[in-house]
Amino acid sequence: MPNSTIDRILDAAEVEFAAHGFVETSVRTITAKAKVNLAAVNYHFGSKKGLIQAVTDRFLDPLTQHLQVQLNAYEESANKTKGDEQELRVLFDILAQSCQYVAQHNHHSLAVFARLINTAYSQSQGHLRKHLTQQYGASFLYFMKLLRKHMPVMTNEQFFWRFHYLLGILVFSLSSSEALLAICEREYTSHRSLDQIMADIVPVMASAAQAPIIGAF
Amino acid sequence: MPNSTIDRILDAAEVEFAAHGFVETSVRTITAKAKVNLAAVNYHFGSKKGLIQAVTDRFLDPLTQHLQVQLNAYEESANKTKGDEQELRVLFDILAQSCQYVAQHNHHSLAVFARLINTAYSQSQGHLRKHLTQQYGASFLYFMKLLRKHMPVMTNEQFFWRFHYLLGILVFSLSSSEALLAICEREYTSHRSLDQIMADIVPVMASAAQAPIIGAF
DNA sequence: GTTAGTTTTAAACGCCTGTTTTAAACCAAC
DNA sequence: GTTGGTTTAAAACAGGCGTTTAAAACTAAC
Repeated sequence: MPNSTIDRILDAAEVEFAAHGFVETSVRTITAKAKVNLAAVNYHFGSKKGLIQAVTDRFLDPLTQHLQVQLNAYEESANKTKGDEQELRVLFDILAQSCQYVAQHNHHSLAVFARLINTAYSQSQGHLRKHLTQQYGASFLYFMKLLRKHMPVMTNEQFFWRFHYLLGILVFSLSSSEALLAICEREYTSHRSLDQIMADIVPVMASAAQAPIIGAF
Repeated sequence: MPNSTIDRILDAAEVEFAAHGFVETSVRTITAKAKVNLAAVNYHFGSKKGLIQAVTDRFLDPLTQHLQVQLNAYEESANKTKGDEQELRVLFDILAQSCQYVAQHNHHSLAVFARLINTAYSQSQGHLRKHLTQQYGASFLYFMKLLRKHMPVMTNEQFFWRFHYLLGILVFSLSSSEALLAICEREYTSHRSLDQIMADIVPVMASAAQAPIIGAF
C-alpha cells in the first residue's frame, strides 16, 4: 500500500526531524504535514519514540544490509598488495557508498541518520543509544574490526577514540549539511550536493585515521 | 558577589545544559538545582534564551580573548623555517590551549560550548548561529585566516569545507565526551580526561587538514 | 524612621506537549 | 445485509513549559 497513512507519516516525520530535530518537532506538526489525524502516530507507532525508531530503522536497515554485503565481498577479495593507506580509503569508500545508496531516493534520511547519531551520543542517558547499539551494533563492530586491521600501530583504546573522531567528521558534516550549505551558498554561490560532501570526506577520514600518535596514555 | 543568585543560576544551568542539552533542560530544574526562585531567570536574564547566551558568553569571552593574544604572539614571532605541517600543529595547539585554559576551573563549560556549536549548526534557522557569528565571528575568522596560509593548495571553497570537517572532530568529540567516556570506562576501564582528549585531537585535526584533495568541484 | 529602589517570593497565566478516549467510518467475509 | 475487525475522527485529558504578575522582603540613602 503506497501512500498509506503509515508511509505518509514516516515521510513527513523524516523531513521535519531532519530540519528541526526530534525534540523540537511535535507530533501535531507531523500529522498536519502528513494530512493525517493526530492520533494516527500513537495508533500505528505506539508513541513518538516509536515513530523516531521507525524513521531511523527505515534508513539503517537497508544501510547495514548493504554495508554487510559490501564488506563481505571486500574481505573475500582482499589482496594484501596495497598499503594500509589504500585499504583504509577502500573501507571508507564502502561506507560512503552504502550511505549514498540508501540516501539515493531519500535525501532527508541521511541527515536524519546523522542527527540521530548526534543526539544519541549527546544525551547522557539516551534510550536511543541503547536501541542503536542493540540493533546495529554488530554491523558497525564488523566495520570497526576490518578498519582495525589497517590501523595496527595503536592500542585498542587509541583506536577506539580515533574511530570516534572520524565519526565526528561524518556526523557533524552530515547533520549540519543544511546549515553549511546555507553559509556556503551565501559566500561562494556554488552548491555542493550530499554526494560531493561524502566523496570529499573520505580522504579526510583516511588521513585523520592515520594521524601520528603523540603522548602515552 | 560570589555565590550570588546570578552566579548560582549560571553554574547550575551550565551543568544541566551540558548534561541534557538546551531544549530538554527546563528553567524549573535549573532554578531548583540553583536553589533559587523560578522567576529569577526571567528577572536577571530576561528569558531562557538570554540565559543560554549568558552561559556561553561566560565561556567564549575569555576563550576568544586568550586566543586573540596567543595568535597575535604567534604571528609576530612567526619563523618561516618550519613546514606547513608543523605550523598547522602549532595553530591547533594554540586553539586547544585556549580551550583548556578557559575550561581549567570549569569542566562543564567546554562541553556546553561544544554543544552550543552543535545545536547552533543543527537547527536550520537558529538564532544561536547568528549570535555566535556576530559576537565571536571576528576571532574565528582571524584563526581561519592564519590557518588558510598553511593550506595554500586548496581553493577557498575547499578550505571552507575542510575547516568544517575539523570543526566536526572537535565539536562531536567534546559534546559527546561524557557518552564516550561512559562507553570507554565500561570497555577499557581507563579514564581519559578532557586535557588528554584535546591533546589527542590536535594531530588528528592537523592530518585531516592536510588530507589530499580528490575530485574537482 | 521613612523612603525609594532592587531583589525575592508565591501564585497564576496561557500555551503547547504526548497521549487517551469514545464514537464513527470503513472494509472484507459470510 | 449483517457481522467482526481494523482504521480514522474529534475531543478531551493531564502535565509540563516559559513567562508574568503582584505582593512581600530586603537594602541602602537621607
